[in-house]
Amino acid sequence: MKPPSEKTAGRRKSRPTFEPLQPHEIELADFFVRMASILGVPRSVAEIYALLYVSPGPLDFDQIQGRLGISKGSVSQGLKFLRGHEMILSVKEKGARRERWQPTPSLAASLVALLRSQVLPALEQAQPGLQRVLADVLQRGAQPEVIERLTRLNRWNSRALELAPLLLPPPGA
Amino acid sequence: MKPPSEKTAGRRKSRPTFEPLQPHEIELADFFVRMASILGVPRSVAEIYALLYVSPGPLDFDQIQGRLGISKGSVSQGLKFLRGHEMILSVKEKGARRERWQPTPSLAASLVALLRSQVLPALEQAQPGLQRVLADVLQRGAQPEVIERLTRLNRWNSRALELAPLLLPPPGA
DNA sequence: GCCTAAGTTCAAAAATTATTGAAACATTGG
DNA sequence: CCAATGTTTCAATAATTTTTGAACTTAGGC
Repeated sequence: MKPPSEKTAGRRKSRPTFEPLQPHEIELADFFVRMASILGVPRSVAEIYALLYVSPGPLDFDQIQGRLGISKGSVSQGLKFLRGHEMILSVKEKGARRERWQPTPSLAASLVALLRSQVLPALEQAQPGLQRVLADVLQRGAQPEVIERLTRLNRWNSRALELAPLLLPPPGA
Repeated sequence: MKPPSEKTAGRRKSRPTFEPLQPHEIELADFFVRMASILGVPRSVAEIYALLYVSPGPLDFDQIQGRLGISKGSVSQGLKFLRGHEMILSVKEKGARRERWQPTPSLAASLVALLRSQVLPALEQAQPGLQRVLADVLQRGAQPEVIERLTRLNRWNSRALELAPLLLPPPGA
């Protein structure tokens, strides 16, 4: 609302300066950072998301970099990550050069997608291995206890894989 | 079954040597390590759990250290972590000096406990902050869009906190 | 077709996190 | 109570992950 009273008049080209984060923005960013770190999502990515989340409208690359005070590289990679997980979408107005970003409507959907992308590949990759382990253990006549455990683990894994597709097409909010 | 043909006869006190992990054990460990890393649980901890999981009976400190080939410190910390999250329990036979460890019956329960312990504190800690952010944003007459987002976030947080206790007392298998 | 703004890449530096091992501490059988 | 065994602690080191920034690529406008 009130741009830092600074004459940009006359100098069309100087890159604008950006306000550092406001207290309430920092607070929200902290929350997202904390949650994200549980899933191993890096700080900078969470910060970008948080900033977009509290911002009244879509922000462009430079605004993000400026307000967060992080490097171009980080912004680029962060946006790539968020894009890849469909957590943000771009709103390039026609005739405009730069893209502007805002969070996807449903945070819930975003989270599910994120989880899926982390857990599913691991489950899939594990499937044959787990079966091999079970077979192996059966063959060497292990304790019933161990066989039981591994059987259950296999069942879980299969069931999780069956269930996964149900989470794939989340009805948009 | 066949201890590495090495005369321990005569020297009662030499610490026994331990077999390195077998292929099927490695496979299972890899699986657990992968899954654990999603939640930021360190490799050594996942390896310990995996080893206990495939072992026919409880293992003691030295067996764990020996077979995994990791340091005492790591074993101690790993066991502490697993104990703390009730993922393993000790089966010290009376009259025995050392504790022996085995996985808790329900892996599912263990996972829930683990998640809880990571997520809940974050949610709790965030509660007041989030409310403050919302109030803040309301006061400065933000876009309806933003208000909507933050309101939903608050609702989520509260609901999660309400639901949490239901996961707390899992009837001990 | 050039030129420039916009964005990406990636090797090196910084920051963070995990592991080690030696010393301190704890427990218990004698 | 002592000595020996078993476990924890924690500062130092190693490994891993994240961030940076300068060089490079891409896409528009003219």
